[in-house]
Amino acid sequence: MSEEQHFNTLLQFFKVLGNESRLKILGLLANDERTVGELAALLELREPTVSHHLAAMKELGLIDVRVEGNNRVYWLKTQFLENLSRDIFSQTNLATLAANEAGDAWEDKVLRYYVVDGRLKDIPSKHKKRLVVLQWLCAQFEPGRRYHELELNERLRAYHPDCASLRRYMVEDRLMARDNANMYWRLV
Amino acid sequence: MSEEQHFNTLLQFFKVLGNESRLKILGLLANDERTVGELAALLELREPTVSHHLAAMKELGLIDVRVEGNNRVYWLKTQFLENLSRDIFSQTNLATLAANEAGDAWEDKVLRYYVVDGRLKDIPSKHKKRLVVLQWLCAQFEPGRRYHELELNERLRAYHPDCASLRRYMVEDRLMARDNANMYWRLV
DNA sequence: TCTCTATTTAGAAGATTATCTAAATAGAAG
DNA sequence: CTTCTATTTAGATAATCTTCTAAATAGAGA
Repeated sequence: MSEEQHFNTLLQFFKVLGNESRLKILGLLANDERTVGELAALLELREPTVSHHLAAMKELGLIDVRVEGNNRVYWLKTQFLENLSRDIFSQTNLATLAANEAGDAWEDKVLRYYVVDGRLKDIPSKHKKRLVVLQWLCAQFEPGRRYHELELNERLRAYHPDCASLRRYMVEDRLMARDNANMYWRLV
Repeated sequence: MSEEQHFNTLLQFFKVLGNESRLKILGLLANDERTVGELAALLELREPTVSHHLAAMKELGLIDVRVEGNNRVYWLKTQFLENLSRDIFSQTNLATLAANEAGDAWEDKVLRYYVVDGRLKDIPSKHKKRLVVLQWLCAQFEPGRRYHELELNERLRAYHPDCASLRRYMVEDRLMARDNANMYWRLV
């Protein structure tokens, strides 16, 4: 089962059981199989309402139905529950739930916000965000090449007027290094 | 924990996780603790929305929070999940979910429907319901006393015009017995 | 102290859901 | 064949939920 399918199965499962009437139905069917009419009387709901809930539970695979005369007898597929509880709640399976969301999404968002038309709208004051921006900035320079501070400032000014701060931050975060001759180069 | 509390905990649990955003948050926090802002960026939702979801998850006890400067770092209480999955899905626990609903509720409902102003609105054609009504009817007679068919009919007619059917059904279902002298008496 | 940042609270708009009544259906019973 | 019974389908209404914007709060940094 793909991660996305796993996510959706689980989501549907929680949605179906996250309802008072359906959770009661689950409890009733755990005790004994029941017809629609019996469930309606026990829950004090109308038959169409119960029928509607049963359809949702059946679609999920949680229950099944058997026809007896005019009655439809619904029963709990206990195997389904056992499988889910065993399978679902392990840490490793949980961790995959958000796979699509993780990764570079946040960094991308930060960059989209701060980099407008190839220039920095601002220097983020929060370190975590600033680091993202500085890493992007650093990547604009040639790896291995050495830049004199004057040239570096010139180039940084193309991104933001406060080139001195940018330069200092990049050194501070070990993205760039400098020697005694005021030469700078990329470390990452 | 009382049955009702158990039911409500479980219901809340399913409600909280039966939402796409919250289930994704669960997945993200299963990987790593996160601040509200990070979650908002990852999920592409506004901070207040995420904050709202986190509050629901925290109230349930599924996550907890730690303050770091201006940030609030949320993390998953994995213990909570493990306990739930182990505890909740056993057949015996499930069976107690509907305890409040079971019992006499259905019979009561049937009676409320058929008995109006102390008379029978109808004789149920479905055996299961008819039995409920007949048991109630039978209880209107003195236990131990013997009634002649004529007296019995007379009294039954006070409940429904078709006294003959009522009498036959009660014998058929072994609620009453009769002897060769057309005398009837309660069996239950 | 004053400002800035991350978060929460409040309140409103829009979507989804639960439930109902009325009508359709399919099978059972006469 | 007709009627009755249990259930489902359709459609409407009302409640609940999700999300948003705007404003309040509390702590950090300058």
